[in-house]
Amino acid sequence: MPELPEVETVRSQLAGILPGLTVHAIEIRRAKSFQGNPDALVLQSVLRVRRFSKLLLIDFTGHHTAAIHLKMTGRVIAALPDTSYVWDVAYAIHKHTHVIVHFTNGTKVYFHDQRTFGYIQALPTADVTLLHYVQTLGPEFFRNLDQATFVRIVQGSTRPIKVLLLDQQKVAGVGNIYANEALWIAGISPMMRAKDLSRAQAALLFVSLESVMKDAIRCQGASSDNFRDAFGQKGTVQDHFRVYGRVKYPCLRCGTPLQKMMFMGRGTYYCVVCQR
DNA sequence: GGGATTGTTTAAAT
DNA sequence: GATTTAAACAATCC
Repeated sequence: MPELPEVETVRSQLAGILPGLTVHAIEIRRAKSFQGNPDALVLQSVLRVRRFSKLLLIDFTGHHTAAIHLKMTGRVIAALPDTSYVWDVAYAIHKHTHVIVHFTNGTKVYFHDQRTFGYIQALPTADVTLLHYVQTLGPEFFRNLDQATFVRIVQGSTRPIKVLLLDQQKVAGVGNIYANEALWIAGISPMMRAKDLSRAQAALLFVSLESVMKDAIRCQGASSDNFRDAFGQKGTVQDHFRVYGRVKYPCLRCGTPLQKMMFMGRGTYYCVVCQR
């Protein structure tokens, strides 16, 4: 679920509450969900919360960092001290809560992951850029990817445009939801060969991707299924989906019933009329 | 029971 | 080398 906008939502929320807090203990309930040495973070304080594409990074004193990838169903939920949210207790005892970070002031951060593809990794801050995921990341939306570069990348690939968008090594940050949405906005078929897009189409697609992801950040992410923000709340992007999950509903532009197909192993929603 | 699910990596096939 | 496909990670939902 979590694509760039969802991870950014969590990042900005954590950035508002974690800096300055000191780790008291790290409770690991499922060993495979935590990689590296948790002791490297204990008694260390949060310096800042960063993000590389979909990878969340919490930097600590002591030159160590917690790198968190949510993959399909990961959640990072923060429970502030002296509050008794219903979901606080629920997460504390939930069977899919795999790691709990206890801070000295009573704040707790739950790492919850139903499908367990996600992970937290403790590593030296200097080694973050050496991570395979970071090393192979292509230029990233809102960070170091401009329109001209995007157009050049698109025109250099013979693969279907939707496949290219989902390849994090080519362009970083887009996932299946926002690929579907932006292609509809730009009126481009997901199956079209990337290099067959005109310069104008590629430019329009870039603008559409940035627009749809910027809106998504404003709406705190898409919670069509599993995603929750750092305070356990749903985002609202799913209320404004143009195509994702809307199979058989009328296209908002032309009224034609939207179609769904499996394309390169991913659910693909589109309008056969608007997206030639 | 079968098939699908927002991500990524790896291996094998083409 | 580029690309495609499948499988793997595993749980849940419809």
